[in-house]
Amino acid sequence: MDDLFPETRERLVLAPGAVLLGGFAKAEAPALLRAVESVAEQAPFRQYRTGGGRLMAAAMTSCGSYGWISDGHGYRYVRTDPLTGRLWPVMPAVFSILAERAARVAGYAGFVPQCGLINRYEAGAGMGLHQDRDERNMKAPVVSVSLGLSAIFQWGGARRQDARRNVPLHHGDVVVWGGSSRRNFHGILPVRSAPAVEGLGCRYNLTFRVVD
DNA sequence: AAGTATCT
DNA sequence: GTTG
Repeated sequence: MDDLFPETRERLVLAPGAVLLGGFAKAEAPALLRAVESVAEQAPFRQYRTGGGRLMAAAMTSCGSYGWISDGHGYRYVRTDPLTGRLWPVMPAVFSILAERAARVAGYAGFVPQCGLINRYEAGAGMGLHQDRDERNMKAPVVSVSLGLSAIFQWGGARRQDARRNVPLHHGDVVVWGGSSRRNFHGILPVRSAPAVEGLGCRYNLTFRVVD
């Protein structure tokens, strides 16, 4: 429960292989948001169900050569959007360039994301503690970009019962995790409603992954 | 009690 | 093995 203050957030190592880059994407934020809109026009936000059949609180869409979905076959990556029947929108260059830069700064050179998953959290929405393990490729890191409303990121360990650290994520923050922390548990506490940030009344989280 | 699937 |  150690909250971190802005002045300590420049570059914070969360675990071996995991780092928070405070404000890393702030300059590109307006362009990233325009790209989010463009993706959403081609592949609308929708809510999937959890393994237990409950509606997930966050609305999602994807871009790139793979998109993440949840359906009767489980959580998986597919090449076409089940909602439109078309390929996922091309990943905007501003996404892939930022993701590559962030990964490189975090120690993962040569990161070429195959999936850009966009999660939209309205006030009250969160995501329970989980591992990212639907990717066949576990060598590449996960790159996560926060935009809009702030949220508390729960950063855990390799086991569900491991201690968690509450890390506030703000507009423009980037978290990269890979190596021995690639499968660490993590989640997002319900987003608290707050005044819009740079005109945004919700939180977007962009996560970039190599799938295979 | 609940819509998964699965890995070295 | 997990979630509410």
